Amino acid sequence: MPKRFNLREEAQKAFQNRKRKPELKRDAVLSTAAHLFLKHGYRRTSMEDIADHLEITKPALYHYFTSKDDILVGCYSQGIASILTRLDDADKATGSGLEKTRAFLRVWVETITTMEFGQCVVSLDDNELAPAARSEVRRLKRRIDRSLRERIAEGIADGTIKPCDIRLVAFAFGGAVNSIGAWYDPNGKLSTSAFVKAYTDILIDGVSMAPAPKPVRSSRRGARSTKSE
Amino acid sequence: MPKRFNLREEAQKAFQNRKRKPELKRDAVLSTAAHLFLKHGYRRTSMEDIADHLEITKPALYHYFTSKDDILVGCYSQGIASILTRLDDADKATGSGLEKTRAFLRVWVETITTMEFGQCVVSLDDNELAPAARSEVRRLKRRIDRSLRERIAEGIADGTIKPCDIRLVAFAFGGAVNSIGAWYDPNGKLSTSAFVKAYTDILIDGVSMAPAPKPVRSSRRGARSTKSE
Amino acid sequence: MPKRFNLREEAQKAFQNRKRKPELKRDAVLSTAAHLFLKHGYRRTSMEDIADHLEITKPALYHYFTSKDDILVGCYSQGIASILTRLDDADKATGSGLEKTRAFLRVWVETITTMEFGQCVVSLDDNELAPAARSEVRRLKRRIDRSLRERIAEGIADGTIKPCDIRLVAFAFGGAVNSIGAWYDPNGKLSTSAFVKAYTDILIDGVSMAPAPKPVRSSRRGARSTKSE
Amino acid sequence: MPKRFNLREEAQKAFQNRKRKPELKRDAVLSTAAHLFLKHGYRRTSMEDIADHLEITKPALYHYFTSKDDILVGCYSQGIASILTRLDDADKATGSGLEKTRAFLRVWVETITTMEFGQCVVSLDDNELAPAARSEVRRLKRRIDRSLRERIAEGIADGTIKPCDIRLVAFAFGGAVNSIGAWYDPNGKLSTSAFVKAYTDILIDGVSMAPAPKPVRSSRRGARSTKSE
DNA sequence: CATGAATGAGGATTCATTCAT
DNA sequence: AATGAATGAATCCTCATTCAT
Repeated sequence: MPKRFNLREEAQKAFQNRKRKPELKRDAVLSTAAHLFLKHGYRRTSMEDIADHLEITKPALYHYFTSKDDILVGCYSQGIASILTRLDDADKATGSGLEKTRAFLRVWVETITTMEFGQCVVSLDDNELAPAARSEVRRLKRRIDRSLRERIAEGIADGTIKPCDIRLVAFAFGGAVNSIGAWYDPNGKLSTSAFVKAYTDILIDGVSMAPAPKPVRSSRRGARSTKSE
Repeated sequence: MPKRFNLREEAQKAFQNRKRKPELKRDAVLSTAAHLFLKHGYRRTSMEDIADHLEITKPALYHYFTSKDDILVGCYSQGIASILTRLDDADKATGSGLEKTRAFLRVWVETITTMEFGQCVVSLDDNELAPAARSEVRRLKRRIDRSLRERIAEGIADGTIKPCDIRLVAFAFGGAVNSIGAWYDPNGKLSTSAFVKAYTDILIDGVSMAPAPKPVRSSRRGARSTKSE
Repeated sequence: MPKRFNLREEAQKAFQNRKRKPELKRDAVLSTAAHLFLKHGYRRTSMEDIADHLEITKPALYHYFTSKDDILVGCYSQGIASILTRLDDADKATGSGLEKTRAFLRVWVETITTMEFGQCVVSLDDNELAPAARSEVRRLKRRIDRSLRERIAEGIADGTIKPCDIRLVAFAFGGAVNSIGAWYDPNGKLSTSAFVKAYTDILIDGVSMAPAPKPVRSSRRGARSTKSE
Repeated sequence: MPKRFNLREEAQKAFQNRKRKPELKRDAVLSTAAHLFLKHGYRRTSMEDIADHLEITKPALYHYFTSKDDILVGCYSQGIASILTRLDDADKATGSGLEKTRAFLRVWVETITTMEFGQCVVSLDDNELAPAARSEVRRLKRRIDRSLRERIAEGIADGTIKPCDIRLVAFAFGGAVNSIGAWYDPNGKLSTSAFVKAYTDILIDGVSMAPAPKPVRSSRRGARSTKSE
């Protein structure tokens, strides 16, 4: 098991001593749930599964969360918060829009390959959630997307990124990044850092050997051409 | 509702006459199911939902499919068959490995933006399936992936594609393409064909204005660095 | 497969020629059903199973029988008729009550080991049937039981059978005979006729080497001591 | 209703208090189920029937048993355990093989006429069970059969039982005993103990007044002549 | 007659959630 | 605070039986 999972190993311990802070137990529930949700899917993970893994009882979960949806929202929040925090750090490195975008992707990919909460954000289907919870999650998600688009726009403005449909690019990057959870094995031969770089560069630079014949000239107002979400 | 969905409107008609080509009814079930699966997810779509949409009763579905899994497998098969068929056509256009890869992506993106069955292949989680059905589906899916990798390899060999970790590229492309279903709106301003071209070119050529500073130099034996599946 | 089953093989043929007599088809249904009922139980045999084995369609069965219950009653009737017929023959052999009883058992055991319909009578649970059908079947069954009891009574009267509770003896014999279907293998080493004799003698003569120390002295009015059925 | 069933009347009480020995409730489920299984058959008894009789809801049953099969296996186990326990006691009475066999039958008959669980063992069709549960049950059943055969063999060896095909005798006895559940009425005129003695003696000593003309001389290797199970 | 299609009435099982203690 | 017990609402699937053609 990769070491990024040992949060979960600690999770059980949090419940073994009743004196521990409730905050810790909340986290324990969250990281256990995140792990199971990723492994088996939200629907197929029952409250009982989560409770069993923590060696507590089902109703105990309801002390910390009001519902299963609430737990999922918790996972999303944690993941998005992590990404956003790291992103702030990355931004201090001033540079061209292209370099900022590259840095953004790197942080994003890194978070996902490193943290289960990060993966939750990209792998879990928020359609599972009740409407209220769903829009809360989407609001959070949009912050990442907006952040990415701003950097791309900056790159286009300063001439380091080709003129292109920002939304399409953001979606393409998002899709490629989000898929990582489905196949990436942190114990593979490629080191995490090498993987992060390679994957980022593929997206930013493409695979074509020659410079692209012509710059992409799609409508600049592509925004309307895709769903609002 | 987008016009590409009006197949489904026809679906109900297929059941209005008791005597009617069973093949037609089977297809009607399949396209209705595909639509609902995509909209609400496989688990959250009940057999009753499907039956209600077709204005038939639940057990009637079991005339055409042995189980819910069987219906999902049917959707996958249809989608994969479509993609593979179109891919064959695209291949006749001989060209460099790069151009073949580009053509491949175009066909792939096009299928997904055009057919709900195509979207099923990329959006539906085959983890929902029983083991037997799951491996059947994975076998089919692998054919697409293999096909893509062969073209990339060809491009690397003929020097039109940068030396790179083929698996990573295939995954990045796959992820970006698969995500389309989640946000693409066929009624958006951008025409389908414009979208297909733009999206494909982003992936192939990247967004960086300058030629990449250095070619991607990841380990050439990257295969082991990612999960086998 | 034992040869006593080849009636069933013929069953399918009966339906291959539409010109054949409907009576033959009825029989074909009956013997196929008997076979399946014995093999899997009445409840677990579906009308579809029967139809499939005969290579006809389900509704066709309803041409010959009004319901599944009706088929089961048919099986019972055939079996009971066979037993009763053979019993009449056996009775012509005049003899003591003991010998008549022994002959009766022999015929009974023989019928059961030889005919699937015979086995139906003893192995199938008439509780499965709707009330009307059930009492019809029970009426038929009682005729066998009555026949056996008469012979035992005759033996007691003529001093060849110990004074005993006739009902208990009849039930003991019935139980032992009825169980045959559950374990007897017509292809076993013991020939059918040897088996019939051995089994009958065990019941009639017991297994004790010495003559029983004292005659059985149960209440002579034991009849009332057991359920009426 | 016969008084041997009033365990069941107590069954409902077991569920009247939320806090109560779970063992008690498990037993309540089991005895209620046993009763219904015997009365209507396994298949025709629904989980809802059982729940209704206990005045609880269907899913509550799943607290105590994982499945309907599990309940049936529970009934079998209880019955077989009872028989085996009583058998051990009976065996302490040393004696000839014949007397041991007689004692065995007495205990067996007694258990069946006294306990519904005993009847389950003999009356319920284990073909209803899933393969795993079925072989578990059969393993248990075989222990009783083996026990009986050992005693018969002992009797043959010490000359108190006629040389005979042990398997046939065991089957005949088993069949006769198993049938008891189908017709015995514990409230009949005959007392249980009188019934037990009378029934046992019929089987052991036969009904023939005269000593049997010739000892049964079936093939001594009759084992092969019947199915293995 | 025969048949493919359709259905109504269950039945086992799962699970998020809430009580009673 | 924590738990064992209980529940209601689904959900998939089966099957005897009946139509429409």
